[in-house]
Amino acid sequence: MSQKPEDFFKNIISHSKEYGYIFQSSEIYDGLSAVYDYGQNGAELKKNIREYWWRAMVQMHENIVGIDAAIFMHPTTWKASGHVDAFNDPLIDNKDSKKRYRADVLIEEHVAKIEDKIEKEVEKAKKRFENFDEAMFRSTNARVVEYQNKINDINNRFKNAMNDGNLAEVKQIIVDCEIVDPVSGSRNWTDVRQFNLMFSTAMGSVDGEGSTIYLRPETAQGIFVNYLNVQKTGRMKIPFGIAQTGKAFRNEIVARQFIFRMREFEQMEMQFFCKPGTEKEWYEYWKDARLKWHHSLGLGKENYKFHDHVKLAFYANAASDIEFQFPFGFKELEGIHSRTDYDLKQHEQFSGKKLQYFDPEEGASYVPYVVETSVGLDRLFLSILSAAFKEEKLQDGETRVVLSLPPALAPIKAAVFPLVKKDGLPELAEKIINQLKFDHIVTYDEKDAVGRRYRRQDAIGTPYCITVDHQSLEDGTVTVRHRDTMQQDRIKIEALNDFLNERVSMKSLLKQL
RNA sequence: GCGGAAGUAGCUCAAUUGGUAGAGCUCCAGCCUUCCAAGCUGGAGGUUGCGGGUUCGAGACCCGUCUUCCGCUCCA
Repeated sequence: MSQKPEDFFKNIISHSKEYGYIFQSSEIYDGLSAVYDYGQNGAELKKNIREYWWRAMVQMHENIVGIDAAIFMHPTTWKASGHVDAFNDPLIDNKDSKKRYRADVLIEEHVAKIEDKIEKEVEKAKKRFENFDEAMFRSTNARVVEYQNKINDINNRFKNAMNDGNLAEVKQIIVDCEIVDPVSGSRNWTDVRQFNLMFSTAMGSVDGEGSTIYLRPETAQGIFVNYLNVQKTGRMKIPFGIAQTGKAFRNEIVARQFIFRMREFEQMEMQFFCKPGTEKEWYEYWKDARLKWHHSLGLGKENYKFHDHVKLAFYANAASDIEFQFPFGFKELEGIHSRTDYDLKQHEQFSGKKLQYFDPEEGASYVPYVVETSVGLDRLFLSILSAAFKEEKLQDGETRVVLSLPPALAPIKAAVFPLVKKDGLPELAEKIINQLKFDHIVTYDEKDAVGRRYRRQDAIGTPYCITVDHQSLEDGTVTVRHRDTMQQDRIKIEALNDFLNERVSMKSLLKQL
């Protein structure tokens, strides 16, 4: 990576488009911001990544099962999870400083300032009088009462404005309070706008009250609401896990950096239910297991690191991210969170259903604690693509662009070429295709010089190219050319399936875990 | 969302001060047959992102809009 990181990233983006990995959504209509489509090769790579994750989690763990919960969920789900209230912020910009603020925070800070003034009055009075009756002072002192009235007035107005969804009134409060931007010191504000994290739509053919449905902003809640169904029907014993992959939707304020932050994205999550008090052990176990999984891809251990959260979300008692060195720096790839019993307790409360587990060893019931692993499939895709993308300078001065994808994840496992388009070589190549296609996705190419065809496959990331030449007709062998080394082996045609199976299967990856 | 920059063929880019939209590569058909891309012949492909405006005339100037990039801002 001798060039500037931005250029490197740009090259990856244009390479992705040129070779059928990623297209911008609705491109012929000028595109849709922060939404991307996966092309013929991207869909394969993505599917393979998903499959490797699924096998590592579900197939390799007897106590983990997978589900596929719907994207639509009962609206109360999102009240219980906290998404409805916690991600509904009124935002305002200062036109001079270009800074954005949460309008409610600005007003709260203003109120806090007035409260400080009251406290100062109280402190002063305390020093002045011997037998100081603080409660009396607060309720009678003219200045304090005036301040307090102001606070009550502001709070009432704000409460009403938010309840009515009256954003103009929220702005008016900021104007009336003469709140200034702490950076620019100006009162030059934009209108207040509502920020909603969740996309909403209407269920049923008739619009109206109560029919608002959200597109899920995370897959986790589909697991939590099904936890008891799975536990009972699968006769699962704690500790056990439920895995799920699927689309999630978030209205990000700023969605950028290609597929790193999209409005529609795919998560791969596993919620691990364990006995209260054991959650830290499992948290450490999963941190370790997940890092190992990433390392097994062979993209360089130095590209991964943990970032432990210091400031924890209200529901968590431990949290860490696995970060990857993207072309634009170390960024979050996967989160491992110890979520306590927060989610299940919330759903108990909102649904009125008991979500407890009877532990025969304890002889008692409890709400399990949860350790979550949550990885972004699209981010994982980008991490693999950016680590695999290489612009090589060869010894003879030529350059080549190669995607050194892990063979098990590569969209196309092998390409078959006739060295020349005559003498029966194409026919033999077709026969080989027909022999291999039952095991793997393979492709055929007879156009242009063979070296050129090798380069084309390098750019797609195909790990093996099989070339049929005149010797093949005589002794039934072909050359197999390796993508990364460009070395060739001569192999019997009958041995090709075994050769490929051994090298492109996920088994070798799974064995490293 | 704010500020800055950009948008011309699938890709990379041209097009004097406003005066007929071009090239290379790619792609397709054919020729050639050579194990590490760019031989030969022919061909396809553009309402210059979109919509208005100024002008005799706009790829170029003005306004709006969409998208992308960079920097802010936000992110359980």
